[in-house]
Amino acid sequence: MKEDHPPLPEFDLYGFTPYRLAVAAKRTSEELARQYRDRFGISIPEWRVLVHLAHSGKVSVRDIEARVAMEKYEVSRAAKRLREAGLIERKENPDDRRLIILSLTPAGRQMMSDLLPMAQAHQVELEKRLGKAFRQLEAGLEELLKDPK
Amino acid sequence: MKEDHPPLPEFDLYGFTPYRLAVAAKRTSEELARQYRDRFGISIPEWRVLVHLAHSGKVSVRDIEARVAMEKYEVSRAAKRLREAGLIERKENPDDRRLIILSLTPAGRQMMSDLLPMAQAHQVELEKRLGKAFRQLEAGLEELLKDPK
DNA sequence: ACAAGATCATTGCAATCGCAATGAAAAGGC
DNA sequence: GCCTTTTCATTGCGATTGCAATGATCTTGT
Repeated sequence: MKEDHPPLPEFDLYGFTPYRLAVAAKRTSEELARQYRDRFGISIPEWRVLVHLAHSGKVSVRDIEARVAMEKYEVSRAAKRLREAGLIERKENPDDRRLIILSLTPAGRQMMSDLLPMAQAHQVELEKRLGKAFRQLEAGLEELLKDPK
Repeated sequence: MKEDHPPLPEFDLYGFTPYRLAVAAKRTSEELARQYRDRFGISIPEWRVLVHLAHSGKVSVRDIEARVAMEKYEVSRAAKRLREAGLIERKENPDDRRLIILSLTPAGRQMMSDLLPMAQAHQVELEKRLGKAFRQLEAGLEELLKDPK
């Protein structure tokens, strides 16, 4: 009753870089994401939009899509939820009425003034924990993220 | 009409390691994932289950969950789809009837014998493209993934 | 000036996801 | 032995996602 198969090619998932990166990404974002979900009720896509607005002031969906590695429908829906939560507002761009202008409301700014230091602290702690491996990781990521393709 | 706000804390999303890892993970898995989605109709969770089965033979949902960074409901649902596609099969474990035994069917083995070399080639190309940055990346990931927390 | 094409944002719909609850079986306490 | 607790796998349900389609506006070519 023993089954006998031609052997499959060797392949080690734990050494597969896309897998390792996915696990690493999940690990590093998980804890912080849980914090801002529990305390502020926002998701990762929403967080990205907020950070971009905090940094860049008034921008369109298109701007965010281009710079924050999100599809535009993700941005659109995140923005919708944030608008409903009163954290951002949208206006039409009078120069090009296809575009919208998203910006933080005072409530949104207030929230970000709490949230950004939390994120910053998380980053500092991560760097501390990794020690010199952090710089190696960054060097690798730099090269990987360099060219668009 | 100029608005004047207290400045928000400085924070650069593009330098935020969890964000960078998420983008890197997406980039590196995207192309391959599209290939095996288009050609074989399987998703990333399904791929992970298949790889684990190709490597480990007969295992339970619990085994996979523990080793492949998936929640058990993901494994369970991925396994369900794979079963419906005829790629894996499940049996009861007679020693512990809570457990199930998942294994590849001949069709599943056949598919993996095509898929694994594709993944392997992808890995080789990635290493080549990154050059010495690859080893730095790996050193960083190694440290990051080391301890469970 | 106007038609054809491109760009921007949103949305319908089906598939997938995450959480919590369930059911079924085994292990542990006394 | 029996009752409680733990472990394993699945599933109901609401939320989220991805894709493709839509509507609105602008740009381009002639």
